[in-house]
Amino acid sequence: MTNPFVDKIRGYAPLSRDDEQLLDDACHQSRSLPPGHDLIREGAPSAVFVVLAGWACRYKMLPDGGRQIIAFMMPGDFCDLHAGVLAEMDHSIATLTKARIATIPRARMEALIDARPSLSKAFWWTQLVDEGVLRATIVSMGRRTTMERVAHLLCELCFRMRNIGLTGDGPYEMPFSQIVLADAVGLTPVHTNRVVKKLREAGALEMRPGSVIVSDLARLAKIAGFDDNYLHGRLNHRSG
Amino acid sequence: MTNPFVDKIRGYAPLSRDDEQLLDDACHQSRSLPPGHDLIREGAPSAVFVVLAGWACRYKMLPDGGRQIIAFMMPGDFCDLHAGVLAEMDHSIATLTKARIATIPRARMEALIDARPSLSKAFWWTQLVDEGVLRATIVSMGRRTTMERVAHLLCELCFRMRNIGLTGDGPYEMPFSQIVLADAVGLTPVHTNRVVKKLREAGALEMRPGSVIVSDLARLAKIAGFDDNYLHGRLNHRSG
DNA sequence: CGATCGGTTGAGTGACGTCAACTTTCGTGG
DNA sequence: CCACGAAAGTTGACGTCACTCAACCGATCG
Repeated sequence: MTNPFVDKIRGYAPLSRDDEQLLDDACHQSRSLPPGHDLIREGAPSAVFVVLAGWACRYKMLPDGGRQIIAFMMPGDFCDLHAGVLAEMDHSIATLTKARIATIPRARMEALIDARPSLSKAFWWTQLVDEGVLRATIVSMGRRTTMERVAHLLCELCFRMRNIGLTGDGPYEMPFSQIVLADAVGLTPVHTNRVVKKLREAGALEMRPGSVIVSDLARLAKIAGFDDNYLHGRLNHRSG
Repeated sequence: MTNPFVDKIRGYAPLSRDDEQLLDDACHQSRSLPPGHDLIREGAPSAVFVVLAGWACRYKMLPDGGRQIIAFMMPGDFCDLHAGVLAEMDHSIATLTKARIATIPRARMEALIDARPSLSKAFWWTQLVDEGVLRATIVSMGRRTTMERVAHLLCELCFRMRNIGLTGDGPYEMPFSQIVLADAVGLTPVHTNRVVKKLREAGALEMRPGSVIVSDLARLAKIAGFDDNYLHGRLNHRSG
């Protein structure tokens, strides 16, 4: 019964048996959802969503119908310590694949934070890491070529997958379409396709309808100029 | 002797006299710095920087010499709860104008957080707001036209200036060059200049060498499609 | 008074978006 | 088992937007 949420938090702070139990219990109310399901303004009016299995993303729709994906979420990631704290939600969250999502009522989360300083700090740190990811995204969008940009995003996702043990060192399969990829890198699907084609010809990727497969991460990282330090993969206090 | 840092934190949590005193004391060690001065890896090996006066920014240099500005900082903003926490700094921080910067040793910050839950929460919340700003930046870079993008950034800065009482409703003068602006929106200085020209012709801006002046914020906001909700301007518990 | 830095403008190029057609895959129902 | 339709992917032609290169202007500062 391994809970990816607990695993993630354990990566940021030594947890007592009690702490782990509390975290795991908090996830007991979970649902299985289809791809493309919107989470926000759902269930309890202000709750924290935790991805237990599958993929999700934060995104924003624009008046002209365009969509920008702001961040990807994979098992262990949690959606929001905000919703409750800050009045309005300026973006949405949706599943990208079939996913299992836990909903933790805001009050329960508050209680956890107040009762357990170690958890509170761990949450805080995950937040800092997320912020680092957002900063890296901004750099990519502002100053990298489209090829570097796509490669950089895929690299990041590969490293994150590996960090949480979703995959080994083997090929990394990401279960989303080129359209999703396009929405994330800020390009049109057509042009994204052309970039992906070049990456494939460079031997870094393979494709299957509905998923991207990174077959040669080292090559991809070289193309992207990728440096994983900002992900702070695993901090040093992994307690045994 | 009003301290913008204290003012900002007070915006996020009711502070006792004691709290305010603690915060203010923490800023007592401050320096005046010239424009373009790099802060990171400076002073104490891991410290928190607080902007007391002037402007600063986070930025990242790329191998090809390009620079991406990731975030602007104005009085009251603080630079880093990270530096110490997460091992490596993946970007830099620099002054944009002559600025007064306080340096709070990491240990002292830790002590404050541990001793005062109310401060801890307030810090956390400022972090959430900062994250919202980063998300908005990503949306701009990915899906807005260059004109909207420049306008959106300037709008954001105007609102933030007003929120902290840096200016009234009057014209908003931002003391940086078009080059800085270009580094922030991810365009070349030349093209930024052309965009700025159009905004000027639209009657939203004026320019002076070394600064941008927003003379008609409403017009600019309309061009940008700007909605300030993500800034969470002032939360509701401003204690008297 | 010259040097430097920011700003301004023009001409030419390349990258990315748009539009449109066509293919492949997959799921569904006859 | 096959037929169909929907959704993803692929490719080409073409237009526009943003970059590059280059020249020049205007302030400010030593």
